[in-house]
Amino acid sequence: MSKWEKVKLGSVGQFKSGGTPSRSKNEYFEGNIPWITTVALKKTYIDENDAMAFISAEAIENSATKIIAANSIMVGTRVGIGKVSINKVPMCTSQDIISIENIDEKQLDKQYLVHCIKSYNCFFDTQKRGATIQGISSDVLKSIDIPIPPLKIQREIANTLDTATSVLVMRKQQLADLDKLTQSIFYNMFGDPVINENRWDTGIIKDLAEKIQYGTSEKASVDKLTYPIVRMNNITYQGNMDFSDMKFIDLSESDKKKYLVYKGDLLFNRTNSKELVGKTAVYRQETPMAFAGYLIRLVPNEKANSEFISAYLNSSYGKKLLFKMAKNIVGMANINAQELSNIKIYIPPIALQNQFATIVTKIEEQKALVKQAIDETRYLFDSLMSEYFE
DNA sequence: CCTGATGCATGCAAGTTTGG
DNA sequence: CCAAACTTGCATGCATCAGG
Repeated sequence: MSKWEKVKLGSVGQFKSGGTPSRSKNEYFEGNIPWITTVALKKTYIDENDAMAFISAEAIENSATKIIAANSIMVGTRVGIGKVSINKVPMCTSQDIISIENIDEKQLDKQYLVHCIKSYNCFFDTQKRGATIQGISSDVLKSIDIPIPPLKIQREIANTLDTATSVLVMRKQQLADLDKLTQSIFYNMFGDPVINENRWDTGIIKDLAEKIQYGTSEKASVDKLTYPIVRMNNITYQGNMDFSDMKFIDLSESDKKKYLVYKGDLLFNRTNSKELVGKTAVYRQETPMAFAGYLIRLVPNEKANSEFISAYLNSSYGKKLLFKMAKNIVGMANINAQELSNIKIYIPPIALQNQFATIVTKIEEQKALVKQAIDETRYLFDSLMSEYFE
């Protein structure tokens, strides 16, 4: 699309930076002017509902922040580099956002411009500077080229990319719905853990376990050694596993027995911040991996299926229970193996648990399909971006 | 071997200085 | 004088260690 005339972003409007009023003055944050940080820049259009705080006129007088007129382009330049939104109402921003006011709508469609700026994210990534917190300078932002096709074509491009984006959002929603489905099937099959209306036998987690053991405290390495090692960040709060960031470890013959986790085992995060202690997930991979010392591995006995225990601990009841149990020491919280073993649980017949596990497996298959669709949509989106802007 | 403590890295926000 | 750059300090999450 290089056939179109290009202008520098710096020339399309007036650039303004933001600021953060001092937090030590409470009265600065008792006003009615919306104020945002880059966290709010997560969708194309934002308004007062996305405000992180409401500040007073006095705060504007006494800090670097300033009012940005409605319908300006807001770009994240430090934390959250390259996030772009349009503000529907006048608002103020932190110093990590640069805003562009007074864009000529007869020349440039704003939604088009949002996508166009976003297409420079890889470039921004190469331009960021700073030791601990990286950011790009306003000069970098002003320097990027904006192709200017006729307005009609700009709108077409924006619409196509918006559609792709909304498909992506929809698919992500599907994924979230599938997660909820597991929980609601759990409730339907087994009933409320508090009431136990089905009068299942009750017991403690220990009754359902053949083995409960800690993982290795061996230092993990980024080099590709024999075994990938599951660490606490590989278990999500929702009760799934995420293997996108792995480290590796070697295991001696004797350690393999102790420190390998197999398909169908349950993993439990015993140490973390208070909110995250007790993250639980079923290990569903065919090939075994090692697991770290702040995780506990539970091998179910003939009375239980891990999928059932996991869904129990991941239910809102289970989450509350674990949160209450976690012992808070300086910064970190703990639930040790003993305490995990003694958690009360109802024990439905194993046949029913297995039936539940089968359904969970089906749902997981669906999730895998949706994830694949998400990857494909993302690929489509990226190729559209490069077609339009490169 | 089990467990809690501790140290380290990173993220985040605000204060302070610099330079056009 | 203002915006940008640099500096500092605190919070959180993560990883490892050492004593019982």
